[in-house]
Amino acid sequence: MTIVRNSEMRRELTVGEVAERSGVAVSTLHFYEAKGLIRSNRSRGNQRRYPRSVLRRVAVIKVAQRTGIPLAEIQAALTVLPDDRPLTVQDWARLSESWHEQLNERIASLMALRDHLTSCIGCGCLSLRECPLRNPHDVLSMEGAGPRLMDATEEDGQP
Amino acid sequence: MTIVRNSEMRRELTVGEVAERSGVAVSTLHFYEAKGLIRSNRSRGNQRRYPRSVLRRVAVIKVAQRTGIPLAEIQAALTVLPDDRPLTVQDWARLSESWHEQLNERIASLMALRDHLTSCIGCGCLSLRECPLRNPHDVLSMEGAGPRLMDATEEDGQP
DNA sequence: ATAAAACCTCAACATTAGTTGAGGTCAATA
DNA sequence: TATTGACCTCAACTAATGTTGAGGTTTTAT
Repeated sequence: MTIVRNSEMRRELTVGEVAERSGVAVSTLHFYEAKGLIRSNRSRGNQRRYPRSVLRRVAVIKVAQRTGIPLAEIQAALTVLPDDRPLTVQDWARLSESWHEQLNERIASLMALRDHLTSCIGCGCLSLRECPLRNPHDVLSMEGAGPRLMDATEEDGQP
Repeated sequence: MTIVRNSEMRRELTVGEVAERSGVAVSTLHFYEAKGLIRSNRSRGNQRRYPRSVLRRVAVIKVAQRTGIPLAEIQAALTVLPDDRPLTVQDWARLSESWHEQLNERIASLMALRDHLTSCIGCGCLSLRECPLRNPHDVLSMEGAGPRLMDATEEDGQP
C-alpha cells in the first residue's frame, strides 16, 4: 500500500482538466454529456468529476468524428459499452472494426468520384442521364464506365 | 432555318423544369440563387427563367459537394466563370483539377486515418501524446509511426 | 374566362455540432 | 475569511444546408 499525496491520489478530474488534457472545450464536454456521449459524477457542490477513462472516451469520439461518423451514431456505438470503466482492447477493436468498414466505404466512394472527375475532365460531360458523375449510385456501380458523349439535345446549354 | 414549334424553341426553363431535370428541389434552386451559385432571368410576371446552361452548373455544384467542398467555396470557384454561357471544357478542366487535388487530400487523410485505426486496434492506445490517431497533423506527418505503448501514468483510465 | 397548377416572397423551422453569455455557486489560496 | 478562478444552468446564438408554410400572383389548359 503506497501512501500518495492528495494531488496524486485524486482519481477524478474536473471538467477543466479533462478539457485541457483531451483538447476539447469545456462547453463541448457539457454538450457531449447532454447528448449522452459521456457521463460525470458530481461533487458535493454539483461540479462534474470524471474518471480518467473519460479521456479515452473523448479520444474515441474525436477519432470517430474524423472518419465522418455523426455524433448520434457514435453515441449509439458507445452506449453498448459501460461508461464507468476504461475501454478494453476488445471494446476498442469492436468499435474500430465497424468504423473501419464505414471509413473504407467512404474512401472507396471518394476514390470513385475522383477517378470519374479525372476521366470527365477531358469530356466535360456531366449529362444527367449519361455521365457516371451525376448519379451517386452510378459512382459505385458503374466503375467500368468511361466518359460518354453528352446528349446534345438535352441540357448541354449550347445554343 | 428550321421552323420549330413553341415547345421546342423555348430556350429557357422554368424552375420546376430545372428541378426535375437536375434532381434538386425547387426550394434548393431558390436557395442556390440566394447564395449566388446560380442566376435566373425573370419573366414579365417575375418568374424565374433559366438558360439551359444552368443544368450543367447545378451538376457541377452537386459533384463538387460530393467531394466535400462547402457551398461557399463552390460559389467562389464558380464566380470566376461567366454564368450566362455554358461551361466550356476548359472551364470544367480548371474547376475539376482544383477539386481533384482537394479530393486527393481528403482521400489521403482518410486512408491515413484508416491505417492508423487498423494498427491501433491491436494496441488500444489512443494516448493523446503518443498515439498518431490523436493528432490530425500526425496522421499525415507521422505516416511511418506504428502504434506506441501508452504512457500509463497519464490518461489510460486504468486504476 | 376561369380554374388548376405552378410560381413568387418572406419568415420560420430543422439538423448538426457546437459557442457565448448572464446570473449565480463552489473551491482553493493568501 | 475573503477573494479569485473555476464551475454551474439555461437560453440564446452561430454556421451550413436546406425545407416548410402562409399569403398572394402568374401561367396554362379547358
